[in-house]
Amino acid sequence: MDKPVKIVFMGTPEFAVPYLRSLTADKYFEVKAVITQPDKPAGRKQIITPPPVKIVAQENNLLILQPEKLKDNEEFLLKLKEIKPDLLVVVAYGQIIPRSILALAKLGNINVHPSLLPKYRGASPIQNAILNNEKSTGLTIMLMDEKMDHGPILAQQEIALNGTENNESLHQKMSDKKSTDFLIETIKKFIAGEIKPQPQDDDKATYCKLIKKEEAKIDWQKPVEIISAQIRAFYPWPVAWTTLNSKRAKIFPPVKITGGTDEPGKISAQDDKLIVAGQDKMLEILELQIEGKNKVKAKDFILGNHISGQYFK
RNA sequence: CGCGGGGUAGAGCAGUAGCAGCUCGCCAGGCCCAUAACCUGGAGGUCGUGGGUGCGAAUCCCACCUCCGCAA
Repeated sequence: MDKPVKIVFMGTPEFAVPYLRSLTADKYFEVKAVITQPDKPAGRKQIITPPPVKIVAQENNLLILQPEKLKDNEEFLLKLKEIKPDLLVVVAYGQIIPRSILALAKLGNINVHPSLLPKYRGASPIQNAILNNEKSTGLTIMLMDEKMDHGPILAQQEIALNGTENNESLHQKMSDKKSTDFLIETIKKFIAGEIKPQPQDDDKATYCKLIKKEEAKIDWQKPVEIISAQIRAFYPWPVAWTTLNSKRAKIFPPVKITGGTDEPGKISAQDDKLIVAGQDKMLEILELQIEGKNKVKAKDFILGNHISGQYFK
């Protein structure tokens, strides 16, 4: 390659940041523009906050575009055309990308999706792989077409799960050095013509929707494996919760599954340990937070509250 | 002006006008083959900050700082 490959990068959350960093660090590429979601109000005070990708793009003095919408946005489309990108790389952008934009890049449009497609197409592949207690999941690098997570696959990398991962740790794992290297190597091989894109088997496709907060309420009538999966899948957002004396109690990972049974939801403080019964076994909680209070370790919680024999509902 | 709950010993909490407490931890000593067990004693607090009311304020009033739950 005599000239660097001109890339337009689209991405928004923390997950996309390592990918952007690795692309900007590689001389083979030149990131001509970063497209990310507009700054949005966040937190209790609703302070306008830039997305993580924007912050990193600013640090690297990259051109940043934050269109409200992509569809029928002539002004935005013109700017992209001026750039004449060779490649569009999309990592967790957060919006459907219309055909008019997919038509721009000369070499193609590449997407990183954190599941082994065609399984878990859609918005929350990592959470759902954990929720369903999958034995493994992975990363897929694919070419985009106009259907969601539907395009032909360039390469996949499997990641084994052992039942202790939470949403945050898996996100980190899927954007670590190995993962970003995987993207870069795949792009290079693809441009060199060494990869033949493989169409997905649509019959095997499964879909996952955006996580809703209601799904994070714990039902103690369920088996503890399911409750444990919920607690891990919903950390750090929206965080699995239950109630104690009509107050909301967030339950944080990790939790330990232990033997024995009791009435579902019943709490017992055994020494320093906070044990709650599920449908079939017991769950040891290590960290929790009552509304209005800070997060505390189970041991500290037991000391200040005599709760043995009460129920989570 | 979105709604709401907190800030008290190193930790977690109780105390809502009248001597600042509980559990754990910590220090010293005792018991014991021994211990995270048990017994005895001890240290450790400007009760978030500033002002106000009262004979008297952790407690009531006002302002501010700060942490957090909901909502978005």
